[in-house]
Amino acid sequence: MEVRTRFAPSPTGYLHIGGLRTALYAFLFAKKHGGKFILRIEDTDRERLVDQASEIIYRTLKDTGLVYDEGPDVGGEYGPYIQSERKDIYREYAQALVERGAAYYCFCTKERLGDLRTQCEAKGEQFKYDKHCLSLSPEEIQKNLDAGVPYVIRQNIPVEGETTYSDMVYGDITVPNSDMEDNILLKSDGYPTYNLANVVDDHLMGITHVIRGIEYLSSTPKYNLLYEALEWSVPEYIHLPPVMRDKHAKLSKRHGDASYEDFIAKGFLSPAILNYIALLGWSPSDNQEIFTLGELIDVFDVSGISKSPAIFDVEKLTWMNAEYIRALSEEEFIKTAMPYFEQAIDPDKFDLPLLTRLIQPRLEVFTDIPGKVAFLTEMPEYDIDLYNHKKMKVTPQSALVNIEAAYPVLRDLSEFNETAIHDAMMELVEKLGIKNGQLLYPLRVAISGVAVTPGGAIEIAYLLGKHETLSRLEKSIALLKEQLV
RNA sequence: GGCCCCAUGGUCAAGCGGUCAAGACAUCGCCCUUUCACGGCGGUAACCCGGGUUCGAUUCCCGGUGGGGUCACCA
Repeated sequence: MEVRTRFAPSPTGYLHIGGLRTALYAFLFAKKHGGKFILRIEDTDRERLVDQASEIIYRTLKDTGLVYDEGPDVGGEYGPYIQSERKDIYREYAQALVERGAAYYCFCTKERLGDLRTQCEAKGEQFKYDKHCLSLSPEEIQKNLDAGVPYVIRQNIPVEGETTYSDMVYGDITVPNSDMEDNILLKSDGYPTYNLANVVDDHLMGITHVIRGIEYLSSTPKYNLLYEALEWSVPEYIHLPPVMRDKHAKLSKRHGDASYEDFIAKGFLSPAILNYIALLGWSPSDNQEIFTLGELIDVFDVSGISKSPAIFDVEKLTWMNAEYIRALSEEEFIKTAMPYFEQAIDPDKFDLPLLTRLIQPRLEVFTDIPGKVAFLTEMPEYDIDLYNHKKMKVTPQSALVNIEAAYPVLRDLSEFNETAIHDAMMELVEKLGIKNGQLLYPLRVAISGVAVTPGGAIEIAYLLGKHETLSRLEKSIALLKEQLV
C-alpha cells in the first residue's frame, strides 16, 4: 500500500519552528517510502482564523522544498483539502456515528454545562460531561430538532474498560476509558471539531501514517474508537516530542519565539534551518550532521526519533548556518549577500569577489554583513587605544613610527594591487627590522578605524584604493601626533 | 489533582547487559596568523535517586523525584 502522510496545520498565524519540523518529518517519511505528502488546512475554528495564514503556510512549504503532492492550492483526487469546504461530509459521518450508537445529540445549554462545571469544582472534581442527553428518547430528540433547538453531537465513550494502541515511537499507549470525555464531534455552528475532522479526513484521504505532535498522544484512543465505530482501519501513528524554547516552555508565538520567516529575516538560510530542525528530535544512524533534503529522505528513519523534548539552540543553528554560508559558491554568496552589502556600501566601488573571500568565512548570518563592511564607506572616529596590542607588541608610539614609514612607500606605488602592496610592505618590514604584525596591525587600524576587520591591512588597503588609503593614513597620522604630543 | 509520556555533559545526542560512556554545538588552552575568523590539535564537562533481576547494570523491572503533555462548541 502506498504510504500517505499529511501535514494539517490550522491557519492561525505564521508557521512556527515546531510545526515546520512536523511537516518536515511527515514529508521525509512519505518520500522515504516513495509515498505522497499531503497538505490539509484545518480551519474549523472560525474564530481563530488569521487572514493570510494559509498563504504563509503554502509559501513556507514551497520555500523549504517540502513540496506536497496534494493540497488546497495544488489539487488532488481527495479534495477539497480545506476543512471548511468539507462541512457536509462531517455531518454525514457524525450522523452515521449517531446511528451506530457511538455518538449522540446533545441539547445542553451553555448554562447547564456551566452549572455542572461549578458543581464539579465545588466538589473538587474534574469536570466531565454527565451524558445527560444520552438518555433522551428518539421522540424528544426529534421534537428538539424540529423546534430548532441548538445542538451538538457528542462522542459516546464507553464508561468502562480501556483502550490501547501502538505508537511507532512511543510504543503501546493505554488509556482508561473512564478518563476520556464525551467530546463534542460536531459543534452547534455545524463545523466539526478536530476530534471528528481528523478521523474523517485521515480516513477519506487515505492517510496511512499520522504524524503529529505529542499533544495528541493521549487522546488518540478516542479517535480510534471512532475509526472502529465506522469500521475503518486505524492508521499508524507517529507522535513527535515537542520543540522547547527552554527547559519548561514549548516554542510558542506567545513568547515571541522566532518563526521560520523571522529566521530568514535574521539572515539564516532556508536549508540550514531545515537541516538544523531535522536534527532536533531525530538523529541519523551515523554522525553526519550536514544533510541536503534529498540526503535526509534517504537516511530518515522513525527509529531515530527521540521521545524526549528538545530545546531549540540558536547557537547551534548559527553554527550550522555558517557552515552553509561557507559552502556557497562565490556567485551564490554575492547574490544572497547583495542586499546586505547595499545597506552599508556601494557595491560598485569595491572588488566584490575579494570582499566575498574575506567576508564569507567570517559570517554566521547575513545580517552581520553591514556591520562588518561599513568602515569601508567611511572610517569611523576611533580612540588611539586601538593601537595597543600586547601580543603584537604594538603601541600608539610604535604605530606612528611604522605607519609614517609606510606612507611614502604606499604613495609611491605605481600599481596598487594586492601583490604590489604585499611585496612593498614585506620589503619595508625587513628594512625596518620588525615583525610583520608591528607594521601591518597598526596599518590596518589606521586605514579602517575599527578593531576587527575582515581581512588584514593589505586586503583592506587594496579594497579602499590608493587615494582613500592615503587619505585615511594622513588622518590617522595626524590623530596620533595630536594625541601623543 | 486524575490520566498519559519522558529522563545520558550547559545544549543536541549515540548507546539498545560487559564501552577508558561516541560525536556535534557552546566553553577553555595551544598551533596557524597582519586584527578577527576559518582550519588543525588538545582539555573541562553526563548516565536523576532508591530498591530489585543478573556473575555484571546507563541499558531490564518496581518505586520515588523531576520535567512535559492532556483533561474546551482549540487544534
